[in-house]
Amino acid sequence: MTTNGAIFEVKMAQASVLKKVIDAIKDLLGDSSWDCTNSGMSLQAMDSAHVALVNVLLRSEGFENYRCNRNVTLGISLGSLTKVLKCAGNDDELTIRHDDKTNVVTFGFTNDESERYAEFDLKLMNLDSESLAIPEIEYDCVVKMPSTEFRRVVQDLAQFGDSIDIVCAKTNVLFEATGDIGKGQIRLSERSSKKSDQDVTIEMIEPVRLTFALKYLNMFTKATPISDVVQLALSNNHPLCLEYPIPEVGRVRFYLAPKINEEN
Amino acid sequence: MTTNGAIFEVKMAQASVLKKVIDAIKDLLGDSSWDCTNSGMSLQAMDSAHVALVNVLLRSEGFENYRCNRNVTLGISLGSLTKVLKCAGNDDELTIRHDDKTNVVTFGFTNDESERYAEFDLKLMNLDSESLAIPEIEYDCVVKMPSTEFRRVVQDLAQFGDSIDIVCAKTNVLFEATGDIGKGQIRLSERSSKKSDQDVTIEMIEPVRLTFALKYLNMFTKATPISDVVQLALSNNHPLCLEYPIPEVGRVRFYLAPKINEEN
DNA sequence: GGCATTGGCA
DNA sequence: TGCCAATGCC
Repeated sequence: MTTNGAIFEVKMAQASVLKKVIDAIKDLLGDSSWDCTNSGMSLQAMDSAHVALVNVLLRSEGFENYRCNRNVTLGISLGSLTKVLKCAGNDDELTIRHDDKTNVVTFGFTNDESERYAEFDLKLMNLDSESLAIPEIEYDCVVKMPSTEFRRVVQDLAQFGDSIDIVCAKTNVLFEATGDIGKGQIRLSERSSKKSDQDVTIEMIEPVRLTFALKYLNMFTKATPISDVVQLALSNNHPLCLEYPIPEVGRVRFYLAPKINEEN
Repeated sequence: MTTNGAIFEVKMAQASVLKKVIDAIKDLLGDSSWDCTNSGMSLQAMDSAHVALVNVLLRSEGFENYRCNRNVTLGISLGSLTKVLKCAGNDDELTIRHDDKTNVVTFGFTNDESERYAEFDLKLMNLDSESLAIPEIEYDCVVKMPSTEFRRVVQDLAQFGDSIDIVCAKTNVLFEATGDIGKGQIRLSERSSKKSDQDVTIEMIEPVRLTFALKYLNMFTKATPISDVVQLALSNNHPLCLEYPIPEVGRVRFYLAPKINEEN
């Protein structure tokens, strides 16, 4: 448990935050390559089928303590990390530590009263880091809505087909799926209330109409527990960017290229 | 979403009512043929094994709005309808619409604040409509009891055998099942209290003793959520008529022919 | 806040 | 297929 020589040592107040993040991405990615710098930890990778892209950012300010003496990349199996995180109590504090003289990363869990300390060393993996620069474009439509409601839309329409059409206009967004048994349409209109996490807001520059594979959107909604709200950023002929803010800490983003509609 | 040309358009205040009805019958029937007239929607069909008969009536007065310009029969897959109804919120209003220039029926769900509108088109099926006239006979015994209590009787006795004997006398009714492990008997007597939905009442003209397959009764009790009370109408050598009233709206009836007891 | 039901996981 | 967790309803 010595910390001497550790070039990376951070403490997260709630292990459950990382738990939710890993739950959200482990079905898409087998392994993870975390870039650790002074400003935070981030991950970016294509899913195993090279269709979707996952981007996670955990800002250093979101941690209780954050120290990173030298930039380092930690290659971690998400399967192993999931096992480790299962050993954390929900309110446990989480310490992540790495000493570059070793090839392990250490996860430590402490509960509030520090009566229990659990520590797990995971072997690091050497992963090909595909550095994928994603241009931050201005999207034609940006929709914010409750994350559970988005999951609901995706799950409901998955009953009707493999693809979902998203048609966004100034004040409402239409989700549509067609299949053998019939057609399903769900229309949401802008709304606001006292509980702002229940709002639906739309910022539109240009209307969009895009088609996506429901299978992937469904996997993305595994991130629902991370945040009450989700943001869909859409542009014609561009990948969707689905963002779940990690409160106080950062975000998880999923990118998915639209299907090219045969009838277009 | 135009309603022009719709020859059938009705609005039900609670989608959950139809949900419960469909849940109650979908295990017995694969498809459903709904006769829609000015006075309501009704369905009548044998189960796939041609042993039991299901009859549903939804009276027009039970709807918020009801318009049926011309009698029409809607052939609907209950599997598909179940999928559609999964997409309804519990308190959603339900609109059912059909235009006879199309071969679809449209189910629309609106929540209270109408910020979300979901609409599903189901393809209609061409079903052989077996019109089965059921004579309304006067039954020898009519038993009313709490629906949950009837379900309990059926489930409890199903532990002991495949068949249930129902023996009804003037003031009490006996349910009995015999099997390898032994015999189970449950006797209910007439009773009444302030909460009349907890009453057991018996109207007897003639005592009856009948045997039924528990497997079917068990399936019928899927209708328990529809109503607090259930009515058993029994006559010697006649099918049982099990009726779950749909409050304010109509009823679901199940008919089941008695087993002929070998020892009789 | 507790209970029941449902969906996910083993 | 059975158990457990999470969610939605009362």
